[in-house]
Amino acid sequence: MEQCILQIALDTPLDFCFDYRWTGAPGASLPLVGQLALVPFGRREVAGVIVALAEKTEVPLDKLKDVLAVRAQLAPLSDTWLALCAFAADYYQRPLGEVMVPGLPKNLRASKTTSLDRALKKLGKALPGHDATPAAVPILNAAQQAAADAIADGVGFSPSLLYGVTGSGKTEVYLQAAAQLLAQHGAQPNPAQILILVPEINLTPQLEGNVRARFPGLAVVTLHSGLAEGERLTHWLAAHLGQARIVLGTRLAILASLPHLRLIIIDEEHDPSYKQQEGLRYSARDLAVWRAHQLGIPIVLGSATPSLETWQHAQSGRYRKLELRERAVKDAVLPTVRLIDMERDKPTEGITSFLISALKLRLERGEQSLLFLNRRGYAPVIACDACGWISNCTRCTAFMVLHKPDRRLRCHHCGLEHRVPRACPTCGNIDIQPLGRGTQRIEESLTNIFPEARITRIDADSTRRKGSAQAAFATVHRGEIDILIGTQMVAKGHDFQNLTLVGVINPDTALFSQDYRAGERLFAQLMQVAGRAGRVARKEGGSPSEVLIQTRYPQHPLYAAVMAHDYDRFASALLAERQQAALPPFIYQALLRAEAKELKTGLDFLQFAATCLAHPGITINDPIPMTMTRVANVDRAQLLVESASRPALQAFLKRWIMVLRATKTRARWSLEVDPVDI
DNA sequence: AGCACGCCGACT
DNA sequence: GTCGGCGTGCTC
Repeated sequence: MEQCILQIALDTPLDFCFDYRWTGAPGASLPLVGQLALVPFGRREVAGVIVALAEKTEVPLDKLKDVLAVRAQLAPLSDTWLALCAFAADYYQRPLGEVMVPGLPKNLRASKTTSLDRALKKLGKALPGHDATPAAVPILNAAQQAAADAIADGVGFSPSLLYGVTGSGKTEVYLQAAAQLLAQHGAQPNPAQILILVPEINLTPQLEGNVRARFPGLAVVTLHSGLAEGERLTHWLAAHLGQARIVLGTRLAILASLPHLRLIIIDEEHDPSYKQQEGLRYSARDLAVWRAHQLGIPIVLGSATPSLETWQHAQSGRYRKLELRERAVKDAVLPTVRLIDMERDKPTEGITSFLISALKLRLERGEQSLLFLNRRGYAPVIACDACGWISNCTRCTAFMVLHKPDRRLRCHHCGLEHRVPRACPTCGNIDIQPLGRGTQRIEESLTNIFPEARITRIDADSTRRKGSAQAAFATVHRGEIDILIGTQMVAKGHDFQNLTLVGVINPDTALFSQDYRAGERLFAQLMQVAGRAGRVARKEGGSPSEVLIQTRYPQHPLYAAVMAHDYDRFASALLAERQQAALPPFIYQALLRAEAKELKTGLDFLQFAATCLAHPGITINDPIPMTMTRVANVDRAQLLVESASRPALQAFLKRWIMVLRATKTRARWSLEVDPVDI
């Protein structure tokens, strides 16, 4: 009888692996590291990854259980994949199993093996190849060609920032670099794989089509949270088996098994959706860079408004900066950006007269307009003039937002909702007023101003149903809409051919935010939404597309930079500020959060955490309640830890978290490394 | 995290 | 008299 001990990583918060006994028939081959195993765990059966084989164990024999099954039909996960997970677990201070297991398709982890066997059989026959009509390969301009060559010719780990405004043809550079690389490494037995990460796959639907059309006959698969379990499994397996040559995915795809990965592309690398905001709070962009380094392969980070982290690396020469200065689309020009001073042109119903005339002009010309407002609902709060009552959420430190079409008040943080009261709940006054404006109210105003215009709104509320966002975008593309109103959902991805006006309703709040990254994000968002208009040049004789920003602070340097389309100067100024203020990317941060029914419970825990360990080279700030203290009846507080040295911070966190795990508290707490929302 | 066991309030 | 609230403890 063959027998051994398997050390298995399981998805549990416990920060160690679990030992199991494996017994095979005489002569049976031993399990391999990287294979999946099904094991009994408490009262449950769970799947884990075999991370080591051992001859003996510290675990008392009466506790040791037998492995139920090893998924021997599946090729083991590679050492490099295991090392990637080990790095992520270590860096983000999470258990190994929590990194490895949840990203594996559910059907792979199931106790029944039917889905797996079926999928393997399907993949064994033929690849999910495709017969897309091959697309013509566009001719690159000089800068594009130089960039594509530089990427594909990169030797070893060669990170590049592909920096170019919307319409400068970044996608074309990705595709040609990919084509060159596939040609170089296309030979059997290990044809190259390429990973392309995008922020949100549903918002870039045309990219998948473009990729397929450009690589006919090659297996292209997607990996994102919207896949059905069956698809998820076949796509993941195709990647794992090396059959998928191009994997197009969202952040979760960075943890996919890609044995022959030769190039990583991160589109819109600055996008906040690359940061996972729950569970394992990883940055897919940072892990991608690590992975490229580990494998010694090129990686491209593309953006018109790079994150300051990436920009800093490009400035210092750690990343090569590949710049696309011209717009690749023929005759394209950047949109003209203008500010509307709301102090001088007082808005009625939230819209200034200047913006109204601009909309009117577009309606007359039969062109489309887009109004951007990052606030959904009708009004962010309703209030009573008589007694001062406001629509606070009873469970959160937040207002209940008025949603007029369904006559309801809704909390956007805990989901609480109820009917709009007829009268003030405290004084009975009938006259309760909505304050401020959201997309619904702007839509209503516009309908009053332009009764004949075809107006539609795209935001999280109007697109609840699956596929309704796609349908709404399609009506805009078909020219059935004159004015589109939307939140940041409309800022990404879509190119509207006949759109010549973008109005930004009220972006000022981000100028004075507590969050030092708010300016950076606003700049990126404005550039991105401006790009919706600037895609196509106005017909001959026409003026270029226009972006009109309503603001009370027309002197603000951020707007000056937006008007000049000058990210360079803006980023340099921000970097200088960050350096001066000792903020990232010049220092490194971690955030300890605590939440409990009572605020004091959390603060006490954080206070203990702040003092429980010596910390040379580490700055521990005071514990503070979060700005939005209460969410869903839970009070939250946080403690920011900083250091000028990443290794020093890492070493401290490692010791710190061990002490914290051993601490008895009623607070629920979590540690986030490199937090983005502070 | 799950999932049990384990003691105290409002209900078929 | 039971269903179920969440406190506490364990998972190879």
